[in-house]
Amino acid sequence: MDLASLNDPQRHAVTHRSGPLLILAGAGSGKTRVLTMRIANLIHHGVEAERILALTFTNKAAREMRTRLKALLGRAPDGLWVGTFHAIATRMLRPHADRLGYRAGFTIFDEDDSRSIMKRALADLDLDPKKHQVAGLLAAISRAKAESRSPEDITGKKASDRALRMIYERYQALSRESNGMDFDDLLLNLVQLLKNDAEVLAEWRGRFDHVLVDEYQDTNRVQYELLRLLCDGHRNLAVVGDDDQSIYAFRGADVRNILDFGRDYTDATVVKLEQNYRSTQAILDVAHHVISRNQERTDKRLWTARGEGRRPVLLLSPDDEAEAAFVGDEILALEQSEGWIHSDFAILYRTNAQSRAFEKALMARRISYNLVGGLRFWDRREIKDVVAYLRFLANPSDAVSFDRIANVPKRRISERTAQAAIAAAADGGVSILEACAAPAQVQVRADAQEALASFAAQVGSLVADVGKRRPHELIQLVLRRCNLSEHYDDGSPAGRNRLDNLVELRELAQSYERYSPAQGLERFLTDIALTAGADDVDGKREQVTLITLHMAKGLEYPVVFLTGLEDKMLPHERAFEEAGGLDEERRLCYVGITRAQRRLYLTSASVRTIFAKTVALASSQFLHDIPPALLDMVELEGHRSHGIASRLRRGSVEATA
DNA sequence: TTTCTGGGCCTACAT
DNA sequence: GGCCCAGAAA
Repeated sequence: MDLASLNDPQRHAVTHRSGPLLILAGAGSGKTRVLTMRIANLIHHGVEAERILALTFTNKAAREMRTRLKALLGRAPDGLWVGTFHAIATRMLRPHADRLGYRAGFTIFDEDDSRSIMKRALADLDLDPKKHQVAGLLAAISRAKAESRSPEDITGKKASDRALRMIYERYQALSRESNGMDFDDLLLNLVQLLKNDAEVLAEWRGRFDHVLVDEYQDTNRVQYELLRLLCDGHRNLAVVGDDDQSIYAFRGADVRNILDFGRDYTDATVVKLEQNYRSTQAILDVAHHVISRNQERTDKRLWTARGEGRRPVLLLSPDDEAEAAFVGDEILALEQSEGWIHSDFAILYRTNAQSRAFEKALMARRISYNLVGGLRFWDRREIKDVVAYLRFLANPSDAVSFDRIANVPKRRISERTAQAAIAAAADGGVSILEACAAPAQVQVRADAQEALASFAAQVGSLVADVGKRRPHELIQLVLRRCNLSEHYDDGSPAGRNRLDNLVELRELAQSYERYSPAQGLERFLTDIALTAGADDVDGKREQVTLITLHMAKGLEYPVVFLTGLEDKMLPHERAFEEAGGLDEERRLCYVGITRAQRRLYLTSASVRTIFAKTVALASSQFLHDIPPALLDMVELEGHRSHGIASRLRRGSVEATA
């Protein structure tokens, strides 16, 4: 291993032997390299691979770590535990599901599933399921779980707190009844198991000698507790992160975890990685002026040996359409004059809705693009249907999946009948499949009972195949037995497309089996459930990337357009209401800027179409923090200055009234 | 039971 | 500007 290729702080982080270690890794400072070399170094010094645990937030990061380790070690790092928090937690939980009141083969619910459970919980409690309520309640429960709080920990006396507690309880009861856990449950249940079960705690605490965590600034309370539970024996915890890139507070991430690491572990070694290997100095200077306005941050400043580079461009345009047109034209111009290609460019924005204008502009110019984070493959209706079949086969108590497939294809099973079957199963203490097979107990008309029985006959016959067949064969069986191909193919191009997707699903299962041959249906379903949108972002050939700021974290592009720099867009309107909201938006802006390698464009519009209505916007307050001398300004005709342009022309950044 | 349509309402970011 | 839902119609 080539330790000489590292700079001093990097080498320090890699060779640190034992005890708590905090690596403050600025954007583009080579943290993945440090992390993987650190693991390789441990192995070199005799630590067994299977006694090392590395935790990430995305499968992509885990995969990359594995690949790089393989290159470093000259062989696959067999036995090493690398994975996302959720995947590792699932792996630790599965063998002990019974101790938590779940059965092996429990389903992992996605957000859609959670919504449908919430609706059922509200119906049970005779509450009005107004849509915003559902989303709000789910967010509140998710937040509670991220903070490691059970229903009984919601102790507020306000009516809203009492309601939340009741709904949270009901939601959990229904999930358990379906033998399923949502994303938050995976972590919370594991932590509670470790806290309450000395035997299991001893098992896992003795399992690893070294634990490493990537993106530590994104950890929440439960993840923090999990790390303490696992590491309090040996204290060999190495975390890598950047407080300046903490942008997931909305899902419970707590920057305090990284800011207070030194307080939690008073003997911690702290290493700062400040040399940047990605961007030009001109870009880093802009980034610095934006982020340094935040009060609560560790003190660091990125520098590069790459040279000054071109001054970033600030575009002031009249509206979102002109903004997008400028970006499209600029891409063509740069390709023409400087030889860049499509895949060198990324267009970054705060909200997914902003992608539309860019899609139009790029399409008009025949520039092909890759829209990241649109409708995922796994979110397509036909895919979710077939996956629901598989889930129901693996877990015939799964009410969410049953509800989804009961009448797909049409079996004359109404929503009311389906709910009655679910209720009968719960009352009788049997699985839903069993309830359908013996429908006399289900409180519906005779013809509906018959429909349930024939559903049970059709689906039940497949259950026997679960242990014997591989996932792709099961998919094929489901498609054939239930005539799903006919059901989806209505002769339209859209129908054709759905069939293609189903074929793709089967092929995907096949290649999965080739990749991990020993794994059965259960593991296949787990991996599907824990696959995130960010996992399949890759530089698609010859396409411009359209991506949100959140999804762009960790990525880099030669030319970056950071768009929608207006107050209420970035920073987002909602951020003004929450404590710390503006700091978080500023970090988001910082993340965007630091994605750029060679060229950076900051763009804003004075008028934007939101919800089909035209709204006037002031330029982003973040722009006011950048000294004008650092930027080249382009002001399009029709731009109505709300302050920034004239200030820039005067060369003053003081006035922010 | 299934399909169609109009109106309400939102939408931040996402493992 | 699109999604979801309620209510009507077949």
